[in-house]
Amino acid sequence: MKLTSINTLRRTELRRAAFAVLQTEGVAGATLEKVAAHAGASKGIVLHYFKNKQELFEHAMREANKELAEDVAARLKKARTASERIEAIIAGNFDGRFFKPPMAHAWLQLCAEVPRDPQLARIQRVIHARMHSNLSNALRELVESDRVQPIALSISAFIDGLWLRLGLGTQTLVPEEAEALVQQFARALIDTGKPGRPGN
Amino acid sequence: MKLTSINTLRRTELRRAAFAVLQTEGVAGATLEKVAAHAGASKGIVLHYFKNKQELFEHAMREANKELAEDVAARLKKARTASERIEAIIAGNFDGRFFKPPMAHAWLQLCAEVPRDPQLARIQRVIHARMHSNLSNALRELVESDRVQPIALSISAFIDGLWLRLGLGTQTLVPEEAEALVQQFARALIDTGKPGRPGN
Amino acid sequence: MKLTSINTLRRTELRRAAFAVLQTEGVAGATLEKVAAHAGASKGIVLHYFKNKQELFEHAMREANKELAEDVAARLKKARTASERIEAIIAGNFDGRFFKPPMAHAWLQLCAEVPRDPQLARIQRVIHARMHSNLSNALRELVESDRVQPIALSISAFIDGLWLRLGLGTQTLVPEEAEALVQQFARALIDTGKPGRPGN
Amino acid sequence: MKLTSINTLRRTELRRAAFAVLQTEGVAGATLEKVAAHAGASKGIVLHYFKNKQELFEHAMREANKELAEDVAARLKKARTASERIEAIIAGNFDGRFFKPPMAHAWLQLCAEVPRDPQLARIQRVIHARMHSNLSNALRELVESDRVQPIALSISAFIDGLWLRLGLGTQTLVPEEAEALVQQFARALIDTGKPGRPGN
DNA sequence: AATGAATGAGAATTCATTCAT
DNA sequence: AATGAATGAATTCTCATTCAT
Repeated sequence: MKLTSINTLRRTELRRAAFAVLQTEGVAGATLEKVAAHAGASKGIVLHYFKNKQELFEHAMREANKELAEDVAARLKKARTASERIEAIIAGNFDGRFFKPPMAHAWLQLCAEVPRDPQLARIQRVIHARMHSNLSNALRELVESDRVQPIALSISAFIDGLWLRLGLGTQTLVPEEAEALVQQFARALIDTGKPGRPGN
Repeated sequence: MKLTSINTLRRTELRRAAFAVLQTEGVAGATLEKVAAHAGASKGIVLHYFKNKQELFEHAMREANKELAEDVAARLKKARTASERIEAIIAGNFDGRFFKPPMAHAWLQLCAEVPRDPQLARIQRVIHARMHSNLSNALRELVESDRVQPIALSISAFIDGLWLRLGLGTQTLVPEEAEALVQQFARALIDTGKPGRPGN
Repeated sequence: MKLTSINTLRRTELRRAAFAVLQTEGVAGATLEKVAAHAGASKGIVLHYFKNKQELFEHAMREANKELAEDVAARLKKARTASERIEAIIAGNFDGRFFKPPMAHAWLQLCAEVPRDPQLARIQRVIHARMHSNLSNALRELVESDRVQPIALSISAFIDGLWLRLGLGTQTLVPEEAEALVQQFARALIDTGKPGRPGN
Repeated sequence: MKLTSINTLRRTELRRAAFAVLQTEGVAGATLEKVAAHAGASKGIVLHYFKNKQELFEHAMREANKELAEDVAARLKKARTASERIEAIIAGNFDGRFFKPPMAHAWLQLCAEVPRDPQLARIQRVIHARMHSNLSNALRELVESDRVQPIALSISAFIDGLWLRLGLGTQTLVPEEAEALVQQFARALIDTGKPGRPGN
C-alpha cells in the first residue's frame, strides 16, 4: 500500500495531464512529450507508469468519467422520488464543472478513438451501461415496462448529442439551457402515453 | 484548376476512397498511401488533385453530407403538411443507406477533427444550419414561436446523439428503431404544451 | 531558320523566367512549375524546350552573363587608352541595370551550383576567362608583364567579392560607390610599382 | 535543453558532420540522412539535438567561422603595430587550415542560403561586422578617417572574392598566393593618398 | 524511480520527369 | 507544339518506444 501511494499519485498526475493536453491539442496532437511537460515530468516517466500511450488515454477517460459519475451518484442520494432521480441524473451530466467546451472536446477526441481501441470501447460501454441502468431504475417506477428501454436510450443519446455539439465548438451551449432541454425532453417523453392522453 | 471531366471524375474517386478508408481506418490511420491504394492510384496523384490531406478530407465530408442532404430534400418535396416535413427530415437522417456503422464511424472521425480544422468547422456549421432551418420552418407552423428554436435544437442534437452511438459501435442500433425513437421524441415535444395539457 | 524562330523565342522566354524566379526564390525554390507559371506557360512545356532542369538554369546563367558581357564590350569599343579600357571593364560590371540585389542574388544562387554542375562550371570558367583576358590585354600596356596576371585576378576577384556582398543582401551597396571602390583599387594597384615609388 | 557534456559533444559532432557533408554534397545534397551517417548516428538523433535542418546548418556556419575568428584573434594578439594587425587579419583569412576548396565550397553553399534564412543572415552580418571592426581599428591609425570605411570594405570584399573563387573550384588558388595578393592590395590602398603622392 | 539519449518506423509533401492526348 | 495527368523517388520531420545510466 505504502509503495503504491506515490505510484498512484504519479499516475493520477499523468492521467490528468493527459486529459488536459487532450482538451487543447486533440488526440493527434497529444504527444507523450506534451503530456509529460504538462505534468512537469520527463518523457520517459510516462511510459514507466503506463504501458503505452493507449493505456494512458484509457485511464484518462476512466478518470474523467469517474468525477462525473460521482457527481451523479451524489445527486441521486439526495433524490427522493423517481422523478427527482431522473432529474438528478440529467443535472449531473450538465454540471457546470464538466459541461465545458474543453472537456467536451477531450471527450469527443476519445470517442473517436473508441472504434480502434477495444479497451476504450469497453470503458465506454461501462459508462453507457451505468447511465442506462440509473435511468432505467427510475423509469421503471414512472412508465410501462416496455417504454423503459427506449426512453432511457433516448435520454442518454440526447445528452450525448448535446455534448457532441459542445465538443464540436461550432455553437455556444450553456449548461443551464442544455440541461433544461433535456429535462423538458424527459418529462415530455415520460408524460406522453400517460392515461388520458393518446400515446404513440 | 480546370474542371475537365477527368478532373472531376478523379476528384470524386479520391473523395470516395478517402471516405471509405476513413470508415475502416479512422482519421489517424487514413494515410494518403491507403487512400491512393484504395482508389487504385499512385500516392502522388492524391496531392495533385487535393492541395493536402486536410483538403481531401474536407471534400470527403462535404460529399458524404451532400447525399444525405439530397435524400432529405427529396423527402421534403413529397411532404404535404408541416408534420410530414418534420417526419421527412428525421426519416432522411436514418435512411438505411446512410445510417450504417461504417458511415457513422467515418462521420465521427471527421467530427473529432472539426475543432482543429476551421474549414471542416465551417462545413459542419453549414450542415447544422441547414438541418436547423429545415426543422424550424416546419416547426413554426406547429408550435408557438418561442418553442421553435429549442425543439429544433433538441431534435437535431438527438439525431446526432444516435449517430454518435452508432459510430462508437458499442451497441447495436438499427435504422428503423433509431428513427422511431426520434419520431416519437419529436411528437412528444411538439404535443407537449398544446392546449389542454400542462406544459413545462 | 523559320522553324527555330518560335523555338528560339520560347527558349528565351523560359530562360528569362528561370532567371527571374531564381532572383526571388533561390535555387531550391525555383521549381519548374514556378518557372512555367512565370513564363505564362504550362509545366510540361519547360522540359519540351530544355532537356532538364539543369540545362535550363545553365542557359539562364549564360543568358544573364551575355547582357553584361555585351555592355562591357560596348564600353570597351568607346575606350581609347588602356586605362580607359580598364575603367570600362570595371564600369560595365557595376552598371546600374545589372548590379542590383535580385540579380546578384540569382547569380550567387547559380554560383553555389557550380561545384556540382560541370556544365555550369564550364560556363563560369568561360566568363572568368573573358574577364581575365579583357583585363590582361589592357594591363599589359600599363604594368610589367609579371604583374599583369596578379592584378587582373585581383580586380576580377574584388568585383566578385562586391557582387557576393550584394547578393548576400546583408548590407546596402549602391553601384556608384561599389564601382568607385574598384576603380580606386585598380589605380592603386597599377600605380604601385611605378618608377619613383617603392613597389612591394 | 540541458548542457550536459554528452549533449555538447554530440552537437559538436553533428555540426562537424553537417559541415563535412556540405563540403562534398552542397546544400541541396546535404540531407539529414547523410549527416547522420557521417556522424555514425541515426537519422532521428539529428533532430533530437537540432530543432530542424536549418538550425543545424546555422550552427555549422557559426562553428566554422569560430575557428577562423579564433585564428585571427590569436594572430592579432601577436601583432605590435597597426600595419602588423592588418597583415594578421589578412593572414588569418588565408590560413592553410581553412583556405581549402572543400571549406570554401561549404562556405559558398551557406552563403547562398543567407538570403532565405534570416538567422543565417544574422550570423553572416556578425561575421562581417567583426572583420570590418578589426580592420577599421587598425586602419584608423594608418589613413585619414574618411578613407577607413572604404578601405576596410575593399579589403574584406576582396577576401570574400578570393574565397568565392576558391569555392567555385574553377581555378586553382593556393593560400600563399591569395594572401600575397591581398597583402599587396592592402598596402597599395593604404599607401595611395599618402603625402607626397597624388591621391584620387 | 527517473532521465533523456537513441532509434527507427512512418507520414506528408514536394518535384523532376515521363507520357498520353 | 502544348497540356497537364500521373508517377515515384526523395526528404524532412514527428513520435512512440526502448535502453543505458
